[in-house]
Amino acid sequence: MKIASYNINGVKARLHALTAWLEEARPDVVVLQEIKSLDETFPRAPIEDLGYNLETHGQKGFNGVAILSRLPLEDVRRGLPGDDGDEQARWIEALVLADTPVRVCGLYLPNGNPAPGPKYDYKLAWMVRLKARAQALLAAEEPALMAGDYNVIPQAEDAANPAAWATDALYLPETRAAFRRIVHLGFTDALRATTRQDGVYTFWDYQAGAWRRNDGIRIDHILLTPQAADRLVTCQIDKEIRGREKPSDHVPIWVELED
DNA sequence: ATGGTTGTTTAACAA
Repeated sequence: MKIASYNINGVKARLHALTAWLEEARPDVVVLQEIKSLDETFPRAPIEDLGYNLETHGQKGFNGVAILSRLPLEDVRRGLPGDDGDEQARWIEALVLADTPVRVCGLYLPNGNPAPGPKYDYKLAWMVRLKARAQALLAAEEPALMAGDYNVIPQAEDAANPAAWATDALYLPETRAAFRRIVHLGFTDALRATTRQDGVYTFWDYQAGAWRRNDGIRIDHILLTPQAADRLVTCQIDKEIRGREKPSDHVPIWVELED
């Protein structure tokens, strides 16, 4: 089973880029972030016509996540538990009904800039809630993964120019420590487990020629429970997508799991 | 230090 994550940066503006990639890459399951769309204005038909079941968790103007799946979905859950007052659409999960069912969680972790400040406080609080959900996933002892835009640069080798990010919410020591506290519960970072080389990025800013200069960062991650990691075949990044017309500033990352 | 770019939406905000 091929499971991908893609921060699409506006699904309506990116519809052609998305459908072209779906037809080429043919993932079985996709989690999208930053759909920037309400559920009722999400362009469903072009995606359903490609054979995908579609579940959205939208919001007007920004944020918003979705799950696309060629396989049936059940037990769809919207919103990260732990704060009923949180209005931001950043979490969706579902059980994918394959021969061996896999729980797929899609997340859009808060950016947190500027730090320090209330946005950074929200990011760190959200990561505490994410840790709680992650612990529950591990306790279930089932194949599961959490995929998405984590807005976390885990280590210096995950940025072309780490010094430029020194005071950024994506790279502050407290951010990276919070990410490690989740990974070290027992998750496998799929890209790190299958790729030896550094300089593998998933995001290049639109500004200042970042793509042309390969001034990227690795912030889109797929974390696997042990039962999913046992099935991990490969993890890849579709870097070439970033050089196309009207691209998102992120590219897809995907894993292949044994059926 | 600052600016640079894009999407959603029309004046900024978020990234």
